[in-house]
Amino acid sequence: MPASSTRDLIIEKADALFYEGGFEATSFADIAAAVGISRGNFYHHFKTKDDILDAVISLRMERTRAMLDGWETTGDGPPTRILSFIHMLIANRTKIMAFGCPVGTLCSELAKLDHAAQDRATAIFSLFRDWLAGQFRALGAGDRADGLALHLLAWSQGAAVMATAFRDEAFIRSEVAGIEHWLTTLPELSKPN
Amino acid sequence: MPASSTRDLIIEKADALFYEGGFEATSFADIAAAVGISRGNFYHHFKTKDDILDAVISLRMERTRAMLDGWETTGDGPPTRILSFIHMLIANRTKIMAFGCPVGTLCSELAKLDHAAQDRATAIFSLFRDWLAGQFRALGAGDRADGLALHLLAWSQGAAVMATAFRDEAFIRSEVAGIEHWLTTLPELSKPN
DNA sequence: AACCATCTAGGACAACTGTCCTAGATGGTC
DNA sequence: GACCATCTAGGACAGTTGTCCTAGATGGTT
Repeated sequence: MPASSTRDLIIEKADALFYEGGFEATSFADIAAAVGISRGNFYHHFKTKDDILDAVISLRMERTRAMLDGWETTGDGPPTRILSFIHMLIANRTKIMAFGCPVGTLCSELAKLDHAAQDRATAIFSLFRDWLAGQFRALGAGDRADGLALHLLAWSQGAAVMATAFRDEAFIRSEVAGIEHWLTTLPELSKPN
Repeated sequence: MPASSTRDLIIEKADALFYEGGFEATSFADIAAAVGISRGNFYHHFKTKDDILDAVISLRMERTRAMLDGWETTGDGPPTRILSFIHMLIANRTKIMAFGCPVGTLCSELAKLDHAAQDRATAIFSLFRDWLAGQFRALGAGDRADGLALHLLAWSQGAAVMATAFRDEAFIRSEVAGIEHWLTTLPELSKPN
């Protein structure tokens, strides 16, 4: 194990706790207990709670980038890649119904807290936004690409919020089906795969 | 002024603070300071913080009901009524960009806190959901009415989340335009007004 | 004037918050 | 074996949290 394994573990556990319980509601003590270290030891790795948040956001960005890169390097074309994005809703449905979307809920919470890390959280959204726009552009959407990306992002966010509120798995599936149908109606996507 | 005016003022200020800062992050002291009373006096009106949340949710439900009733009793038909709902996004755009949708963000926060009032918060969504379904049903949507209502609700929630994250007013307007166009494509809504 | 429910301020309370310090354990390098 | 940076535990710190108590002010009813 590398020297920073404890540090990595803290970030890992904090990531989960921030997602499942919220940033504000998660205390230093909660994270320390989850990791199994003392609160004092904590301070050696992170000076402030905001430092942990920064590290968690960085981790999420890395992972998001890796996931998007992974979708990029398959043999599939843009339409299938876009479907990979959408199907996250189904793959993560249980957690989404319990805690919402990790990105959307974090952005909303930080907005209310008027937190300095707001923009860094939004940058995770930008990762998806730019990637999706790239896919639409590859399909010849031109200037409409970014708008389509933003719309698709919003659609999935709406599905996540409502699925959380109503704990409705069937709704997630029907929204995913709706998105899939919407994709086929786009002039850019009239050709298969 | 009625005897309960202090109590009402507490609920009023708590409503705003819960919206703008979140439930968890708003303290008794914050509310007391906003109202201009001592923390001790507070206890006379509400025993626990959850009691205040309950009262705030009740207030929001009353106001939502009143708003929906107001739209119902105009001379307009269901299509125009549905537009009234959608145009809330534009009317409240400044607050939405800063704090998100009051209903959606509360439901998301309470879900993470695993709070007992989750269902009561979701009930506000149900108010909109049932009302919208009623409008679609009046247009002859039949069994599809509830699904259309849920979809419209999700769409507006997605628009709110993204508008908050990116502080993008133009995006709100383009999503509203998208919704308006979507409405005209529904077979039930092919006739004007 | 006596009484009473209602309201108010101020502060007590233990528990917890994020932050920080100190003393010691650990393990690799000379 | 001596040394040193890295890591760890435990606890101190002041401030805040939600909750609760007490004593007094208020204002209407007998």
